[in-house]
Amino acid sequence: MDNPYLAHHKQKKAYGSGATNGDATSKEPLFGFVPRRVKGEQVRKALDGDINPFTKQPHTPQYKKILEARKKLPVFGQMDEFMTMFSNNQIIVMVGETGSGKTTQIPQFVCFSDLPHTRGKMVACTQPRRVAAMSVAKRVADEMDVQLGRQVGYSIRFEDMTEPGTTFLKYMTDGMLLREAMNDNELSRYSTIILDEAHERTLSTDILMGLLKSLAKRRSDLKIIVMSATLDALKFQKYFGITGDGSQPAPLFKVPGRTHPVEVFYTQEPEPDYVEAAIRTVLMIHRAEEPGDILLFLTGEEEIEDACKKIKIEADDLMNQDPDSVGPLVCIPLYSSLPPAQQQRIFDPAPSARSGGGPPGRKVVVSTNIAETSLTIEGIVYVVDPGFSKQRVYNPRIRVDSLLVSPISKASAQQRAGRAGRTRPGKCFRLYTEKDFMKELEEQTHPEILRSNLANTVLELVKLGIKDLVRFDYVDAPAPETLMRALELLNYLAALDDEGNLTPLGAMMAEFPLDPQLSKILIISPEFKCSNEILTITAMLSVPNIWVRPNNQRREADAAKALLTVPDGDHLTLLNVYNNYMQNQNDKNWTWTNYLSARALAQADNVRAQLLRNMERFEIELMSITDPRKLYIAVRMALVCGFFMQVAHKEGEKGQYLTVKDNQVVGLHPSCGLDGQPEWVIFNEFVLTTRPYIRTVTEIKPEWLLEYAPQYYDLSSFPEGETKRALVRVANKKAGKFAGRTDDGSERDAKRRKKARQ
DNA sequence: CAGGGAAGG
Repeated sequence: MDNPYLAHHKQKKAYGSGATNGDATSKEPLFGFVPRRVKGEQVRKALDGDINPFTKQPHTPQYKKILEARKKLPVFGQMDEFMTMFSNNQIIVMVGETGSGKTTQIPQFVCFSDLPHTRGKMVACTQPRRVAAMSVAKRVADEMDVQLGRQVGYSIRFEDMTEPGTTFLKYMTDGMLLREAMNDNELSRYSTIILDEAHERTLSTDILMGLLKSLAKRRSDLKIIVMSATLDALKFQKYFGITGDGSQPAPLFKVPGRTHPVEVFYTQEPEPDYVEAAIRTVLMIHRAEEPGDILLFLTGEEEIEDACKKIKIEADDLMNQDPDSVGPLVCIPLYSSLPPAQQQRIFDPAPSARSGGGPPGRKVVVSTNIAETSLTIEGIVYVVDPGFSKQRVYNPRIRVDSLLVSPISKASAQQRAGRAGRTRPGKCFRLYTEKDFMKELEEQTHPEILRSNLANTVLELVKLGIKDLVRFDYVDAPAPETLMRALELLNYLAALDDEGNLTPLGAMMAEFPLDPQLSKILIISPEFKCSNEILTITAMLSVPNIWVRPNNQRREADAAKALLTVPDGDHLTLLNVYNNYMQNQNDKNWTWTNYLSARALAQADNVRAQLLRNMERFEIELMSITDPRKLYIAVRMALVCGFFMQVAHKEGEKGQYLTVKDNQVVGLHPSCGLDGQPEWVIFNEFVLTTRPYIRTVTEIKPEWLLEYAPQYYDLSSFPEGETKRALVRVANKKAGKFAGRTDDGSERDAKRRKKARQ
């Protein structure tokens, strides 16, 4: 017997075997179930019974109705195969295409086999997105005929919809499971963990795969199911195989999907202007194809709004020229920063025909990648795919994150095409040649772990007890330089000591749902007596852009922003906006009249409350200073304690800045509200758009750098240049003030450093 | 002088 879990349980009594009543199955539907040796036949019998096996209550009438629908799902027909494979293996890779029912059914099958409720354990199923975790949990609670939040629940940031001791099937975001792992490295609450949508390769899922692979060796009682799309299955099978070299891959459980066929068309020649080609294709479909809605993928907000306008104009022209054969068309933009009410418009029905017998109307949704995985629009029959999306790229050498319009992968193109076949057979128009599809497109989109700044992830890994980050068994290992950059930052922030061990400060930082620079300033902020303000600023920096700037009201929006701007720095402006927002909470129009995003501000308030709870847990005092001038200085000093590596120094008079040490030439972002061009600034972000910019910028004093980050600003090892000369002048001036003293202040610095690390 | 793909804690 390979699996010690099975060996262990072989002797175990079957569930309910102590019952004396021979007719036990009617009252005890799980009678005779041996954990993890349960057969499909037993499950089907229990499902068809009148008593809910998990609550012992009689089934409600709608239960049977839902059950009949479940029986038609492809995965249901393979229950026996699944139950056997689950019994015989610790790790399974599963592929199930759209419509197979894997996300709702597999976790239920596992519950029948694991019987987690009898063993004080849970079955977890992770999702990359919150909405998915919530909606699937609701669906499964209905299917199992239980109340959501009791036997079946979900756990996402800001909402734990579970009942300890009762919940045994928990849907959750991958990020939440990772958080749990930080405090319980063995994930001992779970008997089985299912990673769903693993092919999306989110940062959290990737880290979880590494953790679970090694955890499986320590916890022979833990079972793991990795669910993915077909293309990635072999990679995961090899990764989770017993030998590691792929010679004994993990077993594969495969279920066909249930979608309609999609016919794919390519262009004969490459299209030089994909936006123009996309508009042309949409109009061609509108003119010549059968009724049915269109989904067009573009890369960003501006491109989408622009395309919508052009399509609308041209479609109206077509209709006016030829009202007998061309119907009305509505064009609906879709991207994440749209207010929810506007996002809802994608579900509106297509416009009706203009006249009784006239041609029917058509709906065109012009969307970013959000419609590729996160949002599903029913009724789409035509997909137009120009083959591009914006993708995050991280350059560890210069520590810059940027968004680049890049060709999508084959997997992504396939996913896009599939969006046309959800309700009936569809067509996908790819605006590139078949040859380019075959030869130029990558198989898979590069996983996030290869494209991101890993500062936060590395801190999490260290907190998870991973000692050797370079040799951690990643599915795809990040560039060593990216890891080094992250370790370096964490060491300078005093989250890790020189040996790479977690410091008490680092352990606390890891508990905050923030980037390390932000958790650092939040934790040390009481030293500057301004933790109340730093709390607000960290929350504001954790949410999407709060500024609304409609194309036709730019001047008005800029004027409104100017009224809220604090000239000392954008961080203080954020603080000011939040405070004003809170003071005007009774005025429902306040955000609107001030060109601010009500959604982002509400989010900031929510994040702030969560961070405050964390602060209370660690007894970090909430403090403030009444004198606004002193307060602003204190806030800027505290900011330096986290952002001393994100400093730029003005060079010359042309408004050019050089980033410290990396010597990148950058400009202040046009959104920056600073009064003039101060010599020294910290910045929150370095963005590469038309030019390199620094965004969310605050003026600082160079003395603060020497004082609060002496390790980083050790002038003896500082790269030569104008920045260093300026710092030396500051250091000399500072030393001059203490003329007559024998020491150079280093002892004082050491004390302060020690204090800052606490 | 000019601008944020999607997602997570």
